[in-house]
Amino acid sequence: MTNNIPEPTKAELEILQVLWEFGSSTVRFVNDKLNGQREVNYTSTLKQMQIMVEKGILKRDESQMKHIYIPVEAEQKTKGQLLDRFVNTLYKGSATQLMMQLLGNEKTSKDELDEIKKMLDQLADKK
Amino acid sequence: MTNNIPEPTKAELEILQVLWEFGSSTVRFVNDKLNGQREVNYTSTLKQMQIMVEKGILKRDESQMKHIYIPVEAEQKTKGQLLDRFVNTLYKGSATQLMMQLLGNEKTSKDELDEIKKMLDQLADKK
DNA sequence: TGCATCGTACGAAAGTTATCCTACCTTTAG
DNA sequence: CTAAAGGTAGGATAACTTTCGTACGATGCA
Repeated sequence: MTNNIPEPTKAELEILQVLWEFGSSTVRFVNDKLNGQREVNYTSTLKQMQIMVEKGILKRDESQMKHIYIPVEAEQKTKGQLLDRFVNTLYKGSATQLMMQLLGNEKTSKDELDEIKKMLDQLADKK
Repeated sequence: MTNNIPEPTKAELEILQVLWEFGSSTVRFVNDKLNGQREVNYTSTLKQMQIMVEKGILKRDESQMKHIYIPVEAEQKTKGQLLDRFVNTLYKGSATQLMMQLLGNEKTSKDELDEIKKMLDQLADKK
C-alpha cells in the first residue's frame, strides 16, 4: 500500500531540494535559487514544475495568481525511496555492503564516526 | 587526475553488473543473463554495448569474431563514484547523514550491525 | 488610461536513452 | 557447396527529458 510516486529526474530533484530546504514556494523563488547554481530560463523551471504537478510529484495552491508549489511527499520519504532503490541496484540490497564502501572511501571525521557508533548502539539495544 | 568516465545509464548499469559478476564476456552471454530478468532483443544489447565502447565505459577484444567486452573501470571504483555522486546530490556530501537514514529505515540484522561496528572501530583506531 | 512588469499556458525543438529492424559477413553442419 | 545459425554494423524510431519561445492575462504605477 506504499503510495509510490514516479522516480524524480535529475532536474526534478533539483527543484525538490529547493522546496524541501526553503519550504513550498513560487516558481520565481525556485528559479532564483536554481540560478544561483546554473543558468536556467524562468519558463523552463515553470514548465518543469507544471509537469511535476501532472506527475503527482508536486501539488499547488492556485488561490493566488502566484501559485505556490508544494511537494506531495516528505523529504525523508522520497530520499528513503531513492536510497532503497540505490542500494538494491548497486549493492543487491545490502546496506552493510554500502556502508563498508562508504567508510572505506570516505574522509569521515572521528566525531562523525562516534555519532554513527552511538546510533548503532541504540539500534543494537532494540534487538 | 581522476579519470572520470561518463555516468552509466540504467541500462548500461545492468550490463556492467553482469560483466562484473561473471567477468568479461560476449554479447550473447550478457543478453542471456539480462533475459533472465526481462525480455530484451539481442541486437538491443549489442547496440547498447557498442555505445558503451564508444563512451569508453567498455573496451573490447576483437581478435575473435565473438567480441569480448571488458569493463574499463573496476567495479569498486565505478560504484564508489556513483555513491559519491549520490551522497553529494541527496545528502550534501554527508555520509553520516546517509548512514543515519539507512540505519533508520532498515531492517538491518544484528550481525550486520556488529560487522559495521567492527569496521567503525578499525577506522577509529587509524585516526 | 496605458504601458511595463510579472505571472501562467502551451507548443516546439533539441538532446538523451532504449529498442529493434535490416543488411551483411562468418562459421558450421549436412 | 550450400543453407542455417549466429555474429557485427548501423540506421530508424519511439519515449522521455530538458529547455525555451511565444502568447496572453493580471497587476501596478506614472
